[in-house]
Amino acid sequence: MSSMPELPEVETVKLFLSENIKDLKIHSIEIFNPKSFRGSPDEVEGRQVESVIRKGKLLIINLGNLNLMIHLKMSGQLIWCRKEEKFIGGHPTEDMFGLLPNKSTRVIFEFSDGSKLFFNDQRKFGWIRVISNDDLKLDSFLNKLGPEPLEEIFTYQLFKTNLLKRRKTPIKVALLDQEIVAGVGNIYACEACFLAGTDPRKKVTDLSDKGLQKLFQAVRETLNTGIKYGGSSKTHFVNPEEKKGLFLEYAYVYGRENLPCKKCGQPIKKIKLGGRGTYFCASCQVE
DNA sequence: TGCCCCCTGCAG
DNA sequence: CTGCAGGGGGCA
Repeated sequence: MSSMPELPEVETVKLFLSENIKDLKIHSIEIFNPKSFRGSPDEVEGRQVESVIRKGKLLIINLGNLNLMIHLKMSGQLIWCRKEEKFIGGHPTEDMFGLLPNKSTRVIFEFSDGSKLFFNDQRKFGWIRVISNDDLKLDSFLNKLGPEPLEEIFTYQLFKTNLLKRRKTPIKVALLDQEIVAGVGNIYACEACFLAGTDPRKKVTDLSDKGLQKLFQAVRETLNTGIKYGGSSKTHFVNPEEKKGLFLEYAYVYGRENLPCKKCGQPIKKIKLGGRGTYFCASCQVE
């Protein structure tokens, strides 16, 4: 099982796939859950993978004039496998250790070299969509995405300007807004606030310029650290080789309710902000 | 800007 | 049993 959420996890998958499935030809597609795949499989069968890119939490596999747009939402995973012995036939209703497909397999891509890409998604929130290059340019979800936080376009000025569109929103909730910055989700928003010493409950307009600058750096730092450790595996994220990400072992606050703060020793608190679990240290995060 | 919803499974 | 989980769309 695995799940697939924020920028570092999607980046981890992107890095692996661009290394391993580039130039492979899609031989066939098997769909177990129709809602997980929008578009006609016929259109993409026979096409070759030209490139794999990431935009925020979106993964885009380019097949020439067409693309596979993939959002893994809360529980999606992409597993690539060329070992025949891992495959079993049919669609099992029970997980069999180490074998694919499993109970949560929704779509299987088979490449002409015999390797397979499994789209597993326990909660069925994720989707794969076939989209042409022209439609990709017009896609509203893509066009609404804010700046990529690890690229040059993401400047402090832009960060601040975008944040100020949500003046009265708690800062941690604002960080989750994909129109402000692309790719930050619940784990890394909590971590960024900790690194910057920011109280996640504070409204955007109540932060000082200095505090916002620290947060700007903290967002990039925590995302880079996430990528460095191959993402977070809270319950089940794995990369396409089914290896877990190690980031949460190094996390300061996320998932650490009541455990001592790694900086000051005070117990980490858990509250709810914007409907999402939020972890923070009340004595370190006061700015 | 704040709920409810899409689902499944697991911990308490 | 209830509540909760890396996301985000649609609806007041």
